[in-house]
Amino acid sequence: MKSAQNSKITLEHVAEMARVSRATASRVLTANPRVSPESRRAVERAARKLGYIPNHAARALATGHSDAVALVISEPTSLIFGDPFFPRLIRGIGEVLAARDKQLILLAPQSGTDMDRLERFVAAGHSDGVLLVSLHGVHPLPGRLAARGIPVVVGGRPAEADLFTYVDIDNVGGAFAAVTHLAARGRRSITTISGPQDMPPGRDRLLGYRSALEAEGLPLDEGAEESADFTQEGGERAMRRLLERRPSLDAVFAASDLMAAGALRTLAESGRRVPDDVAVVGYDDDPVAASSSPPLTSVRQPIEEMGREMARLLLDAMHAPRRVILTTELQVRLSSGRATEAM
Amino acid sequence: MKSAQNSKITLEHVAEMARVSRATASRVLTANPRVSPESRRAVERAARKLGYIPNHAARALATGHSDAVALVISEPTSLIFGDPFFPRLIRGIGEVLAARDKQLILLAPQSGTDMDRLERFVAAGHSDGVLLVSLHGVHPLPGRLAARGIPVVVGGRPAEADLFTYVDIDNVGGAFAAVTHLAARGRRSITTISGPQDMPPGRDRLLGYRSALEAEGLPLDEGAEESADFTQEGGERAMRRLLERRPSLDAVFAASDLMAAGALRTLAESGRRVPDDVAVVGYDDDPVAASSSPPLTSVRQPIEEMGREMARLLLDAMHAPRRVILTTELQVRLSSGRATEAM
DNA sequence: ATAAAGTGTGGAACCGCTCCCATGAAATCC
DNA sequence: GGATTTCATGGGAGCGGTTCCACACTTTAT
Repeated sequence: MKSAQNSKITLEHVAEMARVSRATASRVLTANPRVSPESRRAVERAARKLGYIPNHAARALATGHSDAVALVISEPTSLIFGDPFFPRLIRGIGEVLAARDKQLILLAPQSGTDMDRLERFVAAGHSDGVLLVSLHGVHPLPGRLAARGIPVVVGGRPAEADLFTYVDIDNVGGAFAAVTHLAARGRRSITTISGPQDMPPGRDRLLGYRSALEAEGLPLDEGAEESADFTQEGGERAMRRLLERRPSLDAVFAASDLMAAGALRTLAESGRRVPDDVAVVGYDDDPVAASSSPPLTSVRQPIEEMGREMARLLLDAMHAPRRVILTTELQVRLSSGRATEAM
Repeated sequence: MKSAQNSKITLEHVAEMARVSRATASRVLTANPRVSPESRRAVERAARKLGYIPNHAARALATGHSDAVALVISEPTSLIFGDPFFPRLIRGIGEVLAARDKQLILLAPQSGTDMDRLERFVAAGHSDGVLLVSLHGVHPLPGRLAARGIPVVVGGRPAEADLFTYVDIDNVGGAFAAVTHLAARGRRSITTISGPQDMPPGRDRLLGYRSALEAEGLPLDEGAEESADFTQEGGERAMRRLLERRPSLDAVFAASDLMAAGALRTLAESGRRVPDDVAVVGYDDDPVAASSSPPLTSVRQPIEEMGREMARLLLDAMHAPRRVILTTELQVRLSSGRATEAM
């Protein structure tokens, strides 16, 4: 019944056509140097002519590896597809992997069942290594994979940092730069809308805020700190509370652009002008940052680079746990002050 | 050097522990009925005890199939991750596939090179079938895959419709319902912002608009039609042109919510009240629809169901080309008229 | 009772590839 | 010039499953 169309061209056929043994043909296709130029050419011609494509399963079985890498995003699909973080990350990872001829497999476990399925998937040999992002809290997965001897690289500092190889972006430094920028523009009452304090990025950005104030000789003030959940609504509410407590504030550093956007709304409602009365700096350099009004000064994270670095790390995953910390870049726009203002 | 950790547990080990042959052990694990209850239990126990996980490559090599299905989205990653269409589609596909224990592999070819890579990937046996969405124009891929004997199901009617198995959503019907709804609310000068006319959905929604007018006995009027590119800005401009040509219009049907949102902006600028002066209906039931002001009446597409149907179709892909057309549903909100108005 | 059909099982071939090892020819050495 | 090394090559043994086939043993029909 089945269309015997181009019924499977195997290495055997190629070898036959090239008048060499299967072993020699295999050497040519695996770039083994011990082949005479004639044989090489003959095999290459035959392979091209027949449209030969090596059978993945057979190769994987013989070599013991699949030449594929899994990217595991443990986040609800709806979130994955809303956040510009992931396309950037994937682009970075994809670049490096493509150059090394590895296949990227995207996995988004949604449930505990999916997690188990995932472990079997990897253990069954589908992928040679795993890239893990947006882990929440202490997660069993990286440990279990590691126990099976499967290389894992985590994106973003995990809770048990010293156990795993990971790549992180310098959240403290990013926040520090943002707040220093505000201080340099002459702001003296700099408040912050921090992220959730049970997430490393949330904590680190608050730390960066504080140490920048200290470095600038500005007083630390608990009343100038308000935390929210990275959403716009959360930002609006937090800004309202800050205005109540510190009506004379002249700057806000928000730990995400969404929260910054919320802050902008609240500020507008309360009649404050941005940046004349209050300067605002966000975080992430989300597309919303450039299109908000006024355009938002923001901390840009090297997410593509993080992807690249994760992929690189995984590829030479035989090494002992390593870590890489990347630095951010401040995107200055109108929201933090007039362009003519002194730097 | 390599950690010989739990050095690969094979079927051989399981068989040994269960005191049966490898053949019998295999029968148990492939749900072959010709096994005695005792053997079955013994094998199951041994497998569990050893934490046995079948090697994928070996199984694929022996059976000739991989139990995986590729979803190919030929769209820039940035677009994929912006559009709520894809998570919904993936959810639908995932449901059906998970129930049948198939693995979903996401592929997003970005270039011609990627396309070639993709073909090799599938031909190499990584996946048993391909789901294809957002094809633009006449695309060589489905044909080439089909020529290799690989089952393909296309999402959205392809240009060469009768060659492939596909699932589509009834764009004509959706537009028809939207326009009928407007007419039922007493609107008489119903204009439309149509999508690009080189895309089937763009064309079909315009057709639906026209046939609804006809059905309602309203005159067709070329001046009441303006096409745009599915974006908000395009919608704004198109609305402006419509207002110039037909200042007395009392309704607009936009072929996407983004364009409808643009139309709302232009209408507000021109001082028209929605829905009192002009009723508006969009398409897609995008999240922006519910949060725009006023909330947008829109055509909701059964995207999850489309995913499910695509997966089902692929799974029994031995059949002759088939097609399935799904119907839409009108989401009535404020933009198309007061709730108290007569239906 | 004897033949026929049905059951559970193990041996072994096979899927398509890689790679170790033995072999013979050519190149290098003393 | 003979011994040794180098090199390309083919044979063949796996990799870890599935499945055909033959076999011994029951069960059922005649």
